[in-house]
Amino acid sequence: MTEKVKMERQPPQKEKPKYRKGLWSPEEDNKLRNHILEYGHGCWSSVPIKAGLQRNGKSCRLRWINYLRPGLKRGVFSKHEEDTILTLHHMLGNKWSQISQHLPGRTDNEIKNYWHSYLKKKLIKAKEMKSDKESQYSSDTMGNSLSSQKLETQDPSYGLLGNMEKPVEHSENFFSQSYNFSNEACQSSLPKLLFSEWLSVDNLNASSVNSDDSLVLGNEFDQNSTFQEAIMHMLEENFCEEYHNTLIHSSTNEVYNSQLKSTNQEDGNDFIHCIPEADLCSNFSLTNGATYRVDTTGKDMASVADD
DNA sequence: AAGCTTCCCAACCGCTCTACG
DNA sequence: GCGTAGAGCGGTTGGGAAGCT
Repeated sequence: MTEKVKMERQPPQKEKPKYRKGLWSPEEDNKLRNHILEYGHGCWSSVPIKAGLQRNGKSCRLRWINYLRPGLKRGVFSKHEEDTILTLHHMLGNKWSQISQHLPGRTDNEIKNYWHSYLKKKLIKAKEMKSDKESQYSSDTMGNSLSSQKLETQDPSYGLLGNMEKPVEHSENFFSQSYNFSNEACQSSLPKLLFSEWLSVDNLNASSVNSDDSLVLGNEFDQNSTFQEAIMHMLEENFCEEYHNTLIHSSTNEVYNSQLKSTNQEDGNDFIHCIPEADLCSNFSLTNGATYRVDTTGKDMASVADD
């Protein structure tokens, strides 16, 4: 009875469009790619309709960002990329989109998958090895002068991650040693993408019609250096030294916040200087295809990509 | 060779945030 | 202020490939 009443009172079901799910076919990829390259994505919910796809907008957006977008790098992660992920993950936690901003050509999804499938296990394994070796060496004679530091240099996996939870008094060179975040690593053979290469076509169009007197970062970087280098320089200069010192006495969050502050206070570095402290991470986005402009007064920074 | 397990990764889901009317 | 839609993010899932018995 109640069933019947319910049935009668129910408003007529709105016909939900049947969206295709699952893996994308090459044909669908082509449709989406061609459409976006020609018209830009605009409103994502309208993309599948215009492109003639039986997918929802969200699915199209994801497919574009994670797979079709120009400038994506595929294949194995380099040692340097791995180190960067470990470093940033230690700082930021599971902020995959923020981490991906520092790895040109890599998507948050890719990094996340890589973390769950490989790095996390490696980390756990390294920790286990570390505790094994520590117990082994603590039971050894105290006369043995083998320090844990030496151990780290002998065992690559230990050196990379083994002292993640090392007591602070043993954290000397934590950063550069634990994560191999050395100059050498910074200047690895990681392919460098120009910032201009990094932009999607529609965003380039958007930035080119920018008529105000704002500074387009993409152009600046194109002329002088790659974004990769800028990031590496920033991390190197500010991070490796100052961060390391701070790290010894602070929690991760404190360290990160203070790092932002110190970075922001850097004089003579307009690139960093113009970024509001609180927004460094969220606004310093380059992987999502956004072109950022900086007001020449240094007061404002806005994305022009999604206009 | 067949069946089972494990691993990897593309894609989905649900949530939050923001913009807009 | 409120509701809604769109965008973005992080967690999770599912299916296929690879490895193992």
